[in-house]
Amino acid sequence: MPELPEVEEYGRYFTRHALNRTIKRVDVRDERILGIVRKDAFTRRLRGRAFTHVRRHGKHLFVQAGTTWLHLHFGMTGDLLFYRDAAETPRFARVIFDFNDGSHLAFDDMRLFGVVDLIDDPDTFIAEHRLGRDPLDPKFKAADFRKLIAKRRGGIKALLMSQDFVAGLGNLYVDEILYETGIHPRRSAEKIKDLDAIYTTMRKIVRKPNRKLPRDEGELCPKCGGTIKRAVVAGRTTYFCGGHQR
DNA sequence: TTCCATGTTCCGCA
DNA sequence: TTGCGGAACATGGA
Repeated sequence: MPELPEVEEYGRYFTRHALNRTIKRVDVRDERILGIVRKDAFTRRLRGRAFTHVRRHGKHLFVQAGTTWLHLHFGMTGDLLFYRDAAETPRFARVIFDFNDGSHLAFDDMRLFGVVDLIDDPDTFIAEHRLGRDPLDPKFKAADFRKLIAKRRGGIKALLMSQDFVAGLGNLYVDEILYETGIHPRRSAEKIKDLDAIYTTMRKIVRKPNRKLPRDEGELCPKCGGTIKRAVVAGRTTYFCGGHQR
Protein backbone atom coordinates (compact mmCIF):
# COMPACT_ATOMS: atom_id res chain seq x y z
CA MET A 1 0.00 0.00 0.00
CA PRO A 2 2.57 2.51 -1.05
CA GLU A 3 2.08 6.24 -0.93
CA LEU A 4 4.36 8.52 1.03
CA PRO A 5 3.26 7.51 4.54
CA GLU A 6 3.63 3.82 3.72
CA VAL A 7 7.04 4.32 2.09
CA GLU A 8 8.11 6.30 5.17
CA GLU A 9 7.06 3.29 7.24
CA TYR A 10 9.04 0.93 4.97
CA GLY A 11 12.04 3.19 5.53
CA ARG A 12 11.72 2.88 9.29
CA TYR A 13 11.20 -0.86 8.95
CA PHE A 14 14.36 -1.16 6.85
CA THR A 15 16.31 0.91 9.37
CA ARG A 16 15.01 -1.08 12.32
CA HIS A 17 15.81 -4.50 10.86
CA ALA A 18 18.21 -4.56 7.96
CA LEU A 19 20.99 -2.04 8.58
CA ASN A 20 24.60 -2.97 9.32
CA ARG A 21 24.24 -6.66 8.53
CA THR A 22 26.67 -8.10 6.02
CA ILE A 23 24.97 -9.20 2.82
CA LYS A 24 25.99 -12.80 2.22
CA ARG A 25 23.90 -13.53 -0.85
CA VAL A 26 21.64 -11.64 -3.22
CA ASP A 27 18.89 -13.68 -4.84
CA VAL A 28 17.20 -12.01 -7.79
CA ARG A 29 14.24 -14.29 -8.36
CA ASP A 30 12.64 -12.25 -11.11
CA GLU A 31 14.82 -9.96 -13.18
CA ARG A 32 11.82 -7.97 -14.39
CA ILE A 33 11.83 -6.10 -11.08
CA LEU A 34 15.28 -4.64 -11.80
CA GLY A 35 15.67 -1.16 -13.27
CA ILE A 36 18.80 -0.15 -15.17
CA VAL A 37 21.27 -2.48 -13.49
CA ARG A 38 21.63 -6.08 -14.67
CA LYS A 39 21.34 -9.02 -12.37
CA ASP A 40 25.03 -9.96 -12.18
CA ALA A 41 26.14 -6.37 -11.53
CA PHE A 42 23.40 -5.93 -8.94
CA THR A 43 24.50 -9.03 -7.08
CA ARG A 44 28.22 -8.35 -7.38
CA ARG A 45 28.01 -4.78 -6.14
CA LEU A 46 26.05 -5.64 -3.02
CA ARG A 47 27.53 -8.95 -1.91
CA GLY A 48 29.83 -8.53 1.08
CA ARG A 49 28.59 -5.01 1.74
CA ALA A 50 26.11 -3.76 4.34
CA PHE A 51 23.24 -1.29 4.14
CA THR A 52 24.10 1.67 6.32
CA HIS A 53 21.65 4.49 5.80
CA VAL A 54 18.06 4.94 4.59
CA ARG A 55 16.72 7.99 2.86
CA ARG A 56 13.28 8.70 1.38
CA HIS A 57 12.03 11.20 -1.15
CA GLY A 58 8.36 11.02 -2.06
CA LYS A 59 7.57 7.39 -2.80
CA HIS A 60 11.21 6.49 -3.41
CA LEU A 61 13.47 4.81 -0.90
CA PHE A 62 17.26 4.98 -1.13
CA VAL A 63 19.57 2.82 0.96
CA GLN A 64 23.31 3.40 1.05
CA ALA A 65 25.63 0.41 0.66
CA GLY A 66 29.22 1.57 0.34
CA THR A 67 29.61 3.70 -2.77
CA THR A 68 26.30 2.65 -4.27
CA TRP A 69 22.68 3.17 -3.29
CA LEU A 70 19.86 0.68 -3.44
CA HIS A 71 16.81 2.33 -4.99
CA LEU A 72 13.38 0.94 -4.15
CA HIS A 73 10.04 1.92 -5.63
CA PHE A 74 6.99 0.00 -4.48
CA GLY A 75 4.64 0.46 -7.42
CA MET A 76 1.14 -0.68 -6.49
CA THR A 77 1.86 -3.86 -4.56
CA GLY A 78 5.47 -3.62 -3.40
CA ASP A 79 6.27 -4.72 0.16
CA LEU A 80 9.27 -5.28 2.38
CA LEU A 81 9.65 -8.27 4.67
CA PHE A 82 12.35 -9.10 7.20
CA TYR A 83 12.42 -12.64 8.61
CA ARG A 84 14.73 -15.28 10.05
CA ASP A 85 13.07 -18.49 8.94
CA ALA A 86 13.28 -19.13 5.18
CA ALA A 87 9.82 -20.68 5.40
CA GLU A 88 8.46 -17.16 5.87
CA THR A 89 9.64 -16.08 2.41
CA PRO A 90 6.73 -14.16 0.93
CA ARG A 91 4.92 -15.55 -2.10
CA PHE A 92 5.95 -12.85 -4.56
CA ALA A 93 9.52 -12.26 -3.37
CA ARG A 94 11.38 -10.82 -6.37
CA VAL A 95 14.67 -10.02 -4.64
CA ILE A 96 15.96 -11.53 -1.41
CA PHE A 97 18.97 -10.38 0.59
CA ASP A 98 20.46 -13.06 2.81
CA PHE A 99 22.51 -11.70 5.69
CA ASN A 100 25.48 -13.33 7.42
CA ASP A 101 23.53 -13.86 10.64
CA GLY A 102 20.91 -16.00 8.87
CA SER A 103 18.25 -13.31 8.57
CA HIS A 104 16.63 -12.24 5.30
CA LEU A 105 15.07 -9.21 3.70
CA ALA A 106 12.68 -9.72 0.79
CA PHE A 107 11.23 -7.26 -1.68
CA ASP A 108 7.82 -8.70 -2.45
CA ASP A 109 5.75 -7.42 -5.36
CA MET A 110 2.87 -9.30 -6.88
CA ARG A 111 2.24 -7.02 -9.84
CA LEU A 112 5.84 -6.16 -10.69
CA PHE A 113 5.21 -2.43 -11.08
CA GLY A 114 7.85 -1.79 -8.44
CA VAL A 115 11.54 -1.26 -9.08
CA VAL A 116 14.68 -2.49 -7.36
CA ASP A 117 17.79 -0.81 -8.71
CA LEU A 118 21.22 0.60 -7.96
CA ILE A 119 22.03 4.27 -8.40
CA ASP A 120 25.09 6.42 -7.74
CA ASP A 121 23.46 9.28 -5.93
CA PRO A 122 19.92 10.04 -4.70
CA ASP A 123 20.20 13.80 -5.33
CA THR A 124 21.09 13.19 -8.96
CA PHE A 125 18.22 10.73 -9.25
CA ILE A 126 15.75 13.22 -7.74
CA ALA A 127 16.91 15.94 -10.15
CA GLU A 128 16.90 13.71 -13.22
CA HIS A 129 13.45 12.39 -12.49
CA ARG A 130 12.19 15.89 -11.76
CA LEU A 131 10.72 14.96 -8.42
CA GLY A 132 9.05 17.81 -6.58
CA ARG A 133 9.42 18.78 -2.93
CA ASP A 134 8.73 16.19 -0.28
CA PRO A 135 5.75 17.18 1.89
CA LEU A 136 7.55 16.04 5.04
CA ASP A 137 10.60 18.21 4.35
CA PRO A 138 10.65 20.73 7.23
CA LYS A 139 12.03 23.37 4.85
CA PHE A 140 8.99 23.05 2.60
CA LYS A 141 6.89 25.98 3.82
CA ALA A 142 3.43 27.28 2.97
CA ALA A 143 5.00 30.15 1.03
CA ASP A 144 6.93 27.67 -1.13
CA PHE A 145 3.71 25.79 -1.83
CA ARG A 146 1.91 28.98 -2.87
CA LYS A 147 4.75 29.87 -5.23
CA LEU A 148 4.79 26.41 -6.79
CA ILE A 149 1.07 26.24 -7.41
CA ALA A 150 1.02 29.74 -8.93
CA LYS A 151 3.11 28.38 -11.81
CA ARG A 152 0.66 25.61 -12.60
CA ARG A 153 -2.83 25.21 -13.99
CA GLY A 154 -5.27 22.39 -14.55
CA GLY A 155 -7.32 20.20 -12.22
CA ILE A 156 -6.23 20.14 -8.60
CA LYS A 157 -6.37 16.36 -8.26
CA ALA A 158 -4.11 15.78 -11.27
CA LEU A 159 -1.75 18.43 -9.98
CA LEU A 160 -1.47 17.04 -6.46
CA MET A 161 -0.79 13.60 -7.91
CA SER A 162 1.98 14.91 -10.19
CA GLN A 163 5.25 13.77 -8.69
CA ASP A 164 7.04 16.72 -10.27
CA PHE A 165 4.78 19.12 -8.38
CA VAL A 166 4.91 17.50 -4.96
CA ALA A 167 6.51 14.08 -4.52
CA GLY A 168 4.69 11.36 -2.64
CA LEU A 169 0.95 11.87 -2.93
CA GLY A 170 -1.17 9.25 -4.69
CA ASN A 171 -4.80 8.57 -5.42
CA LEU A 172 -6.04 7.88 -1.90
CA TYR A 173 -4.31 10.67 -0.02
CA VAL A 174 -5.19 13.26 -2.64
CA ASP A 175 -8.85 12.28 -2.29
CA GLU A 176 -8.43 12.60 1.45
CA ILE A 177 -6.85 16.06 1.23
CA LEU A 178 -9.58 17.35 -1.08
CA TYR A 179 -12.29 15.86 1.12
CA GLU A 180 -10.88 17.52 4.21
CA THR A 181 -10.48 20.88 2.51
CA GLY A 182 -13.85 20.73 0.76
CA ILE A 183 -12.44 21.09 -2.74
CA HIS A 184 -13.90 19.35 -5.78
CA PRO A 185 -11.25 17.14 -7.45
CA ARG A 186 -11.86 18.80 -10.84
CA ARG A 187 -11.53 22.37 -9.57
CA SER A 188 -8.84 24.35 -11.40
CA ALA A 189 -5.78 24.97 -9.27
CA GLU A 190 -5.78 28.67 -10.18
CA LYS A 191 -9.30 29.10 -8.83
CA ILE A 192 -8.47 27.93 -5.34
CA LYS A 193 -8.30 30.68 -2.76
CA ASP A 194 -7.26 28.90 0.39
CA LEU A 195 -3.95 27.38 -0.65
CA ASP A 196 -2.69 27.36 2.91
CA ALA A 197 -5.48 24.96 3.85
CA ILE A 198 -4.31 22.49 1.19
CA TYR A 199 -0.73 22.85 2.35
CA THR A 200 -1.61 22.36 6.02
CA THR A 201 -3.95 19.44 5.35
CA MET A 202 -1.41 17.79 3.06
CA ARG A 203 1.26 17.93 5.76
CA LYS A 204 -1.15 16.70 8.40
CA ILE A 205 -2.48 13.76 6.40
CA VAL A 206 0.93 12.65 5.24
CA ARG A 207 2.10 12.61 8.88
CA LYS A 208 -0.98 10.95 10.25
CA PRO A 209 -3.38 9.47 7.71
CA ASN A 210 -6.92 9.40 9.01
CA ARG A 211 -8.75 7.76 6.13
CA LYS A 212 -12.08 9.32 6.93
CA LEU A 213 -13.37 9.57 3.40
CA PRO A 214 -15.97 6.84 2.73
CA ARG A 215 -15.12 4.78 -0.34
CA ASP A 216 -18.59 3.65 -1.28
CA GLU A 217 -20.77 5.45 -3.75
CA GLY A 218 -24.08 6.64 -2.35
CA GLU A 219 -22.93 6.56 1.26
CA LEU A 220 -23.73 9.64 3.32
CA CYS A 221 -20.94 12.05 4.13
CA PRO A 222 -20.20 12.07 7.88
CA LYS A 223 -19.15 15.72 7.59
CA CYS A 224 -22.18 17.24 5.89
CA GLY A 225 -24.70 14.51 5.12
CA GLY A 226 -24.13 14.89 1.38
CA THR A 227 -23.87 11.94 -0.97
CA ILE A 228 -20.53 10.31 -1.74
CA LYS A 229 -19.89 10.17 -5.47
CA ARG A 230 -17.56 8.10 -7.59
CA ALA A 231 -15.97 9.42 -10.77
CA VAL A 232 -12.84 9.05 -12.86
CA VAL A 233 -10.64 12.11 -12.40
CA ALA A 234 -7.10 12.36 -13.71
CA GLY A 235 -7.48 8.78 -14.87
CA ARG A 236 -8.13 7.39 -11.41
CA THR A 237 -11.20 6.25 -9.53
CA THR A 238 -12.11 9.16 -7.29
CA TYR A 239 -14.47 9.38 -4.35
CA PHE A 240 -15.70 12.73 -3.17
CA CYS A 241 -18.65 14.31 -1.41
CA GLY A 242 -21.18 15.90 -3.73
CA GLY A 243 -22.26 18.10 -0.83
CA HIS A 244 -19.31 19.98 0.62
CA GLN A 245 -16.62 19.54 -2.07
CA ARG A 246 -16.95 22.43 -4.51
C1' DT B 1 -15.62 -14.51 -16.88
C1' DT B 2 -15.23 -9.73 -16.15
C1' DC B 3 -13.86 -5.79 -13.82
C1' DC B 4 -10.84 -3.47 -10.83
C1' DA B 5 -6.56 -2.19 -8.39
C1' DT B 6 -2.84 2.97 -3.04
C1' DG B 7 1.75 3.71 -9.81
C1' DT B 8 4.45 5.36 -13.78
C1' DT B 9 5.32 6.32 -18.49
C1' DC B 10 4.56 7.09 -23.24
C1' DC B 11 1.81 8.74 -27.09
C1' DG B 12 -1.27 11.63 -29.62
C1' DC B 13 -4.14 15.63 -29.47
C1' DA B 14 -5.67 20.33 -28.18
C1' DT C 1 5.09 24.13 -23.62
C1' DT C 2 1.42 22.45 -20.81
C1' DG C 3 -2.29 19.61 -19.72
C1' DC C 4 -5.22 15.70 -20.57
C1' DG C 5 -7.20 11.17 -21.85
C1' DG C 6 -6.09 6.58 -22.99
C1' DA C 7 -3.27 2.63 -23.21
C1' DA C 8 0.25 -0.31 -21.63
C1' DC C 9 2.79 -2.79 -18.11
C1' DA C 10 1.59 -7.87 -14.92
C1' DT C 11 -1.14 -10.27 -11.87
C1' DG C 12 -4.46 -11.68 -8.42
C1' DG C 13 -8.84 -10.90 -5.92
C1' DA C 14 -13.81 -10.04 -5.67
